Amino acid sequence: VSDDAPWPSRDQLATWMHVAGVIMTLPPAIDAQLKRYSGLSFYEYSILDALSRAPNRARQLCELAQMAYGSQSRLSHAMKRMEKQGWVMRRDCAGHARGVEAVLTDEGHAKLIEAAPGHVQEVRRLVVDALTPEQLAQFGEICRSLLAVTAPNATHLLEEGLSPPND
Amino acid sequence: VSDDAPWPSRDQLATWMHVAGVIMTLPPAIDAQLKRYSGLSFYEYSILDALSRAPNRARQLCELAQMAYGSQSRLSHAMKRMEKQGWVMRRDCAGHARGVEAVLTDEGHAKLIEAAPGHVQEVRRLVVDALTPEQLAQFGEICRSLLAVTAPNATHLLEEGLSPPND
DNA sequence: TAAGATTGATTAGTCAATCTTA
DNA sequence: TAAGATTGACTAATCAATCTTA
Repeated sequence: VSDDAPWPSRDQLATWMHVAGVIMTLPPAIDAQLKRYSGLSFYEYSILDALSRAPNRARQLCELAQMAYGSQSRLSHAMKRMEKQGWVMRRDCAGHARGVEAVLTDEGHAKLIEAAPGHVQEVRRLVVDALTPEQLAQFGEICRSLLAVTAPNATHLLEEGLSPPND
Repeated sequence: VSDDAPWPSRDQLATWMHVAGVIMTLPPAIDAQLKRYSGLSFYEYSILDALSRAPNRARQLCELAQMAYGSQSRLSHAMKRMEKQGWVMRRDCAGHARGVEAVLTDEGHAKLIEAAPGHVQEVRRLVVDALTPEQLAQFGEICRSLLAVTAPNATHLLEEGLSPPND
């Protein structure tokens, strides 16, 4: 342990233990609800959701991969599975380039509509209702700061992902 | 969408998008550093760390599984791998019961000592330094509240896990 | 009968290598 | 040459079933 890398204080350690607990347990909890009632992983749900908010329900893969916070390889594997389910399609990117677009099908949209209420309810139960309104607002700001470090490229795509879904 | 399950407001949605981003990116970032420099997953690191803080560097498996926030099955698979590396041993639980204890070996302890500085530095970079001291304190409290919902059984074990390591 | 632990099968994610096209 | 995308091999996690012993 050198001087330029001070060991964490007991308070910092306690904080990190709690943070670690949350990042170890919250994703599995979210996944479990989706898997159980809709047969979707949270990652797959995120794909469907991101597409439903996109113009024409289509996005280029490399962009979609960033919005879902995963690698291109991961997206490619997931697309294969989801295409087999009939939830998405792939087609050459309209305008230009060597790109490929993912498109949400009607079946995919129906799947999302079916899964959304239960998922939203679970997020409310696990996060929104577990915190005071003030804490919830703080949590949003904290995560915004963390994302600037862990996913700097995705930041500007996030507000785009907040568009209302195209019903 | 029924009345008893109101749709999230735009603010709540934005908050959740940021939270989701963090839980999708922070664990892989932590894992990547450990994997790259020490060949450990964060889960395996947590096992070694929990054992190093235990009396006699030993803990019963079912207890250890909770402290590492994973299922018994997951721990059992991990123990097999880590035993093969010589980092841990299994032995029948001393006092009573049909339990099995995990014990940290000297090699496992050395592995932990080797991995710790880089891991701690990464946690500081990704979390501690990314937030103001006030935010960090808020984050700890927020995660404490969330854990009460996502891992109610682990709460009382957490303070035990804060014991200083037995060097 | 149930807690504690293990096992094997299935599935998903990562990593490195490859392919295609501007 | 590099961005965008895909592939296959390897590794790890989940889930259900099983085993053991109080």
